[in-house]
Amino acid sequence: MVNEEEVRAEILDTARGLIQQFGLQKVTMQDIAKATGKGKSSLYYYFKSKDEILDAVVEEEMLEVFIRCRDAVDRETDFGAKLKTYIITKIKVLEEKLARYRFLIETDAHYFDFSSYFKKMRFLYDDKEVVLIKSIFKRGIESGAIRPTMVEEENIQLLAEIFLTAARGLEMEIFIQKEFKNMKAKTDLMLTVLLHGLQ
Amino acid sequence: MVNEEEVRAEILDTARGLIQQFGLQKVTMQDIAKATGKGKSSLYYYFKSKDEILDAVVEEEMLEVFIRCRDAVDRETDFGAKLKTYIITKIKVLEEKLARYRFLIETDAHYFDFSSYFKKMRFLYDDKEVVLIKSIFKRGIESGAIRPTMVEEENIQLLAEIFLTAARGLEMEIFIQKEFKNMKAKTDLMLTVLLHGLQ
DNA sequence: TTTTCGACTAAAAAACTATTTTGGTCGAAA
DNA sequence: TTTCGACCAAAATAGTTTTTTAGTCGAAAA
Repeated sequence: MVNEEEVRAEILDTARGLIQQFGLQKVTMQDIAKATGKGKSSLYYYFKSKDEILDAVVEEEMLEVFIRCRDAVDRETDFGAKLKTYIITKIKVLEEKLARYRFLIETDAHYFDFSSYFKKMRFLYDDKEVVLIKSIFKRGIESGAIRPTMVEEENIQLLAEIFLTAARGLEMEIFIQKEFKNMKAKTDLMLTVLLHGLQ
Repeated sequence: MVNEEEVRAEILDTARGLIQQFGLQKVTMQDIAKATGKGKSSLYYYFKSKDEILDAVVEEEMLEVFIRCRDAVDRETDFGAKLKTYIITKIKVLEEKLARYRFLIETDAHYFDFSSYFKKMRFLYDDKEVVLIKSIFKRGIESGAIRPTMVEEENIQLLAEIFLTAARGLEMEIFIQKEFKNMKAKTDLMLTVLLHGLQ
């Protein structure tokens, strides 16, 4: 009981390292056990299945993306700067992750099973993201960056969703092609239009 | 030479039907030959490989999406209405296609190979789309719907790309989840903000 | 000349079997 | 409370044979 959480974290860290090296489906419970210096059965004391470990690792990665975006946004004070920082930071962090996993995403494409895995993971933090963006917009209204008449209370939810939808369009382009060159200019103009449109 | 194009079109139509029934990878040249009432070898008189047939079928589908969007846009006169119609029509047509191919996208997910196939096909008509949207924006400037100072000539390209990026964010949401309910409201608000932002 | 097709081949897919690996359980031990 | 070896059914893998498939070619229709 002293360090159950620590052991869990250690197992997840080990699993994450192995996954980055060999790929999601290539890592076995034996591998993880050996790498943690434990017996295979011991892993089942902390996790009730292999999938639970794998999902936890992916979830940790998604959480880190969210946390880093939230922290970056918190560091900004200006309304527009917050929105811009959110997009830029998310793209930057996603690119980091992508670089680390790229080879196995390409090779394990079959196993990775986009349509189902993407759906599950991509929207894991969807709600949290909406809440974060909504809070930014609310502050924007208070600070006068948005004309209150432009957006009623009920529309803030929709507005936040739209912002995220457009941002995901950008992220997707990063994901399938990789030209980061236009991204900066696109992001700037997108925000310019948005901010002006809310005035 | 009399009807080479007709025969090609007939083969492609037959292939498309078979693909919709059985899936991309399940259709053989024999199947296509039998369904067209020709010998298998004859197909190679019109197409130099199976891939050429498959690619042509997919390209035809993509072309139809583009054509129907373009025609729908042409039918509108108002600047904002053109943009809205573009998004709505594209989503509607994509949903039609999706319904027709959904079962085989789900079952053949492995073969379908998103990352590569999507990349190739998704952006086949990217340039044409940009040209179309640019022409709408240019007319918008002429008609006064857009303040000319807001968008310089060189920025129209970027603006069109941004519009398409955001629109693809919407399309993607349709693709992975299927709630069409919010889509209408989202599209409306997105266009409201955009149009107001360009004034 | 233009178009069709049967016969053919090399390569790939499928089917089948035997073998090994893997995820997961359980009871005992530390 | 935590660890682990022994164990099992299911799944993955490897290896082999058989079948199917994409594509070629030359001859024969049209």
